[in-house]
Formats: sequence, structure tokens, C-alpha cells
Amino acid sequence: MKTSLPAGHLEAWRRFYVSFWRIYAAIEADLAAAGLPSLAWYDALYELYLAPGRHLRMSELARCALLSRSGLTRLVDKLEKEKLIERRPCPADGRVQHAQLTAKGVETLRRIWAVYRAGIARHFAAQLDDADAGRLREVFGRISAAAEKTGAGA
Amino acid sequence: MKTSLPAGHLEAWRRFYVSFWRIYAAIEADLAAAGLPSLAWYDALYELYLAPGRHLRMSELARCALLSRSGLTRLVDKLEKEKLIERRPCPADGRVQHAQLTAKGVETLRRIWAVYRAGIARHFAAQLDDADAGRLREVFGRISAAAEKTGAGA
DNA sequence: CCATTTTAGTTGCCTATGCAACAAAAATCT
DNA sequence: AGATTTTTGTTGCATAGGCAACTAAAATGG
Repeated sequence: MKTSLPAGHLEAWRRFYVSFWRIYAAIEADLAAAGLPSLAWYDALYELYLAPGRHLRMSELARCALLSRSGLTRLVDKLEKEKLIERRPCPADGRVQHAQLTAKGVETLRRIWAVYRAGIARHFAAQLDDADAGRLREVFGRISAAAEKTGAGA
Repeated sequence: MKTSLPAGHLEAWRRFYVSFWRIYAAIEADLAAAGLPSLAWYDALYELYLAPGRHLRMSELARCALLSRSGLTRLVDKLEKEKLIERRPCPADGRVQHAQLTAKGVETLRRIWAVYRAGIARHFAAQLDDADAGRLREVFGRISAAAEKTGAGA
């Protein structure tokens, strides 16, 4: 395990950290200005959208959406109240609840995505050429894979 | 203003986003495990540490520490209760309060930094060679400068 | 110089989210 | 099978942080 931290790497971290928060705040502001739900809702809806049958168990969804299980329970409560998803008990396992994306959920996902996409383009992608993007994919692919092994986050 | 979003750029965003949250969660977990305050406290103390005279006005600190003014007021309340900083009214402007870092604040900053530094090294820098770090500095320097202009975040 | 507007910081109220404790169901062990 | 342990989701309580309304002080303008 490498523990040294050269100055150049540290500076890379500072800029990465600041950039993230700025972009994140800008995109959240875009969504709020458009009267749309936050990225947390998007992340959850999107993971369901990707899942086979458009449903996942609560704990799977928590893991994908980078939330604690209790945090996910609360988020699902709100999504369900808005009829963007439905809770469905699992016939095979009485402990398990499935979150099932609804048609309205898909519709909302699309509306969020229109704004989110524009935000990514404007606040992030606009500063990158193709080579930059390729290198970021490569580097962050490595980092997120390593973080997953470490058990960090999701 | 570029509004297109090629698939490669989008994938770069996804990995960037996921990596950030995973590293962030891992470092916060390291700090909590060591019984230390969160990164938000570190960020505020560090900005004061960098400032000439180790003090800043509240609104400056809010901007640097990526917080709203009200959020900063609350954070400063806690830091002051722990005697890591002091509030000092500005003699030249009765509206202004300065947050002044104390010796205990510097000491705490150092203790947080020991763990934070190790976290950056382990969860982020360990995956990067020098060329990667250089490219990330360059790219995120560009991005955070652009985000600053857009008024995004701080 | 007083009235208005602007600025700086604080406070009330709200939402988001985590941890620890819990309940229910399943898995495991004997 | 019955008892214990593990897993899954939910809930109580706590903290963090934002927005809008507020107060005090300074700047502006008549």
C-alpha cells in the first residue's frame, strides 16, 4: 500500500475536490431552478431504469445509489409518495421489498436527465477534449474499481 | 457554449462522480474511525490557516469553504464552542465578524491532516502515476476555473 | 444630515441522511 | 423440529446544511 503523497498528487486532489463540489452545486442549482428533483432522486431512478425488469431490492438500490439503507428507505418513501416507484414485497423472500420503477418514474427520469445532461455538458464536458475524456475514463475507472475493493462507499 | 455530450465524455462523468463519492465516503469513514471531525471542519480550518493572520471574515470563509453563509454561521458556532477558532468583531466595520484560528485549531488541523493525507494517498493518489497527476491538475484546474466564472459554487 | 438601499451575519424552519436499535423473516446448527 | 444467528428493511434520534426572513451597520443619494 502506497502511503506517500507527492505534492503534485496532493494538488491534483485539491483541484479534483473543489471541481467536484462546484460542478455538483451548479447542477443541483440547475435542477432546482427547473423545479426538478435532486440528483439523489435521479441516481435512484436511473439505477432502477438500468436494472432488469426495472426493479431492485432495497439494499441493492442503496448500494448502487450510494446511500445507507436507512437513507434509502426514506428516499423510497418520497419516491413512492410521488408514484415514481412502487414497493413490492418479494414472493420468494418475505424480508425483501422490491422498488419497481413506474411509467411516471421513467417520465420524471427523462425530464431530470434533460437538465442533468445539459449541466454535465456545460459544467464538465465543455472543458474536455476527447483525449481528456479518455484519460479521465481510464483513471477514474481504476480509482472507482480500487475504492470498491477497499469497501469504500458502495 | 458547448452543449453536446459525447458518450465518452458522459462515461467520464459517471466514473468521476462515482469515484468522488466513494473516496469521500472512505475518507470520512477514516476520520470518524479516528474520532476526528469531518472534512467540512478541516476545510474551514485550513482556509483560515492559509489566510494572512489566520483569520477571515465570515462571508469570505463561507466562499472558500464551499458553504452558504448560514451554514457557515452554524459551523463557526461549533468550531468556536470547541475553541478551535474565535469570533472577533472587525474594528473597521461593525457588521463584520472575523473568524480567527486558535493554537488549538492549528493543533486539530494537524491531527485531521494526518488522517486526511493518508486517506488521499490510499484512496486516490495510490492509483495515479506522476503523469496522471499532472493531467488531473491540468484538467481540474481548467474546470474549477471555468466553474468559478460561471458563478457555480464558491 | 436624514431616508433609502445594500451588505454581513444570524436565526427559524425545512429537508437530507446517517447510526443504532428494532422487528420480521430466513438461514444455520444441533 | 427448535434455538440461535444472520439478513432485510424500518424507525427514533441526531447532525448537517440550505433558503428566506430578520437585525444591525454601512453606503448612497437627495
